[in-house]
Amino acid sequence: MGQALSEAVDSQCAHCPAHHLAFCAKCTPIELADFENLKYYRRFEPGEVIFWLGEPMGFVATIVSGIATVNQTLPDGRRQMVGLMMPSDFIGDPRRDKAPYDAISATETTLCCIPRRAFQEAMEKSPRVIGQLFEMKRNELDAMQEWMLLLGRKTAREKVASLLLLLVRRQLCTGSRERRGPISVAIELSREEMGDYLGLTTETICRQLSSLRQDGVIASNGVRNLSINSIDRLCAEACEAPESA
Amino acid sequence: MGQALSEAVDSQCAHCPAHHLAFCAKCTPIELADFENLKYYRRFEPGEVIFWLGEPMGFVATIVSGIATVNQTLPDGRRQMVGLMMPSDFIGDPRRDKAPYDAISATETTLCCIPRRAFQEAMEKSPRVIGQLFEMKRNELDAMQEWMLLLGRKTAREKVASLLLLLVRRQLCTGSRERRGPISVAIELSREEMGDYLGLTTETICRQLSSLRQDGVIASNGVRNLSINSIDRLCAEACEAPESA
DNA sequence: CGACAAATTGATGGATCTCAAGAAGGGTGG
DNA sequence: CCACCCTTCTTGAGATCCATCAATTTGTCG
Repeated sequence: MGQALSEAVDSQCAHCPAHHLAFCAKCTPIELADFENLKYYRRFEPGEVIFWLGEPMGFVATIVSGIATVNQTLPDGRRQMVGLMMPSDFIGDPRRDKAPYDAISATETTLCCIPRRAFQEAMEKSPRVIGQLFEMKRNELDAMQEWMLLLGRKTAREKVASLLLLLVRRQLCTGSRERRGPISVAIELSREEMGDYLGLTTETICRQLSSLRQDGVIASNGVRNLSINSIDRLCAEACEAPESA
Repeated sequence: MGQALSEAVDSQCAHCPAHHLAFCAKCTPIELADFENLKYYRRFEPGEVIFWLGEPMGFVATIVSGIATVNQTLPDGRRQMVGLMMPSDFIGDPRRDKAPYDAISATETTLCCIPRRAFQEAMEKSPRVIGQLFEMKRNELDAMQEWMLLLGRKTAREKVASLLLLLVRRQLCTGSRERRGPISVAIELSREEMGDYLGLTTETICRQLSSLRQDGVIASNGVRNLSINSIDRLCAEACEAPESA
């Protein structure tokens, strides 16, 4: 309950699981200490809204743990996910005072928040932060290009396989688990969220999952946990190049 | 035919139609002179390839005039446009030695090219260039989010209307023409390119254009030139907010 | 004018959405 | 701990939208 000593607080960023990939990855110790003083943690429940479209955006944030989604909607309610943010990803736009989209916590999520104006000033003084943010935006843009190819040209089955592949790869990166044999994947998105990611309805998601199950590509360990029988097979179904390593 | 004096060359950037929105918009005169010395113009014919996917990328470039498209393809040839680049837009990735996509000239296009390695060095020394590129990437990302909403959730008719609206708006920005009455729009993309932008086939593009024509939303002045009878009507068809100004 | 590419229109089939009902899972209170 | 409820997931039947295949027309460039 008592506030930690500044040395202890300072060490937190270095121990942060998101630090080495986040905007602050290349900061000097001094810059890091500045952010230390500005930052505060916030926790969101599944389904909780982080930003509403058009709402004043008081802070920007790095995801420390959990998953958040960024969504665009049409006036009649049709919704498309346009960002799937994972730990170390950056949410919010330092130069904009109103959120240009909805951001929603998909799982239980912890954010490392920094007041927007303060962040903007700090950012503009630090080429390391700008450089890292630029690099991160570049990666995001690359991912979006593949995502657009998926949305525009892939079939429902290919879309579902692609999303599963994304989730598997993420888990392989994080958990560094054995490649041989069936791989168990925790699906941290609801069927509806999967549909919003892929531009499909929940019913189509279900049907394609059932079909992949019937064809032996995946197996089911409960509704939010699947096993992948063959990654290479899944790659083929997703119309993507097989795993390299 | 003779090479211009360095003063005259130096003045070219300042007179460049793309300058005020391009990466070099905020450069100091000295920085600008550096780029002056590095740059060379290159002209591409309609349909000519600027970069192939995977090809060594020797230069980065700003579009001076014309339109270029950036495309992703699946192994079986299905193609999705993921970038529609207009004058002042930036093509290529300074930090990457191989092109991560195909870039194709859609019209007759003039590029202001700069050798990639030299650009990378210049960029990393100049916060003004990084800042402007960051800003441009941010805008590109915003546009891509709306594009993804279109790809994932809009109907064919809405997609076609949205693309027409994009082209109209672009022309209104550039040409600053009267808002009242029918607006004539030059369509600088083939039906196939429109299909690649929208994730549709050329046949569907044709049918939707015919349908919009029959319903009086647009009229035809030849195959590559349409008039928009009502911008507000077109906005409604595109499922977008009406023109504000 | 003639040849070729691009655009248009028609007919058909298939993929995905919509509407609807039932099953499974998760949480709450008795 | 079990029964109940409510949400989420799953499956089915039918309708709709868009892709495919094919034929014709229009436009462009020698």
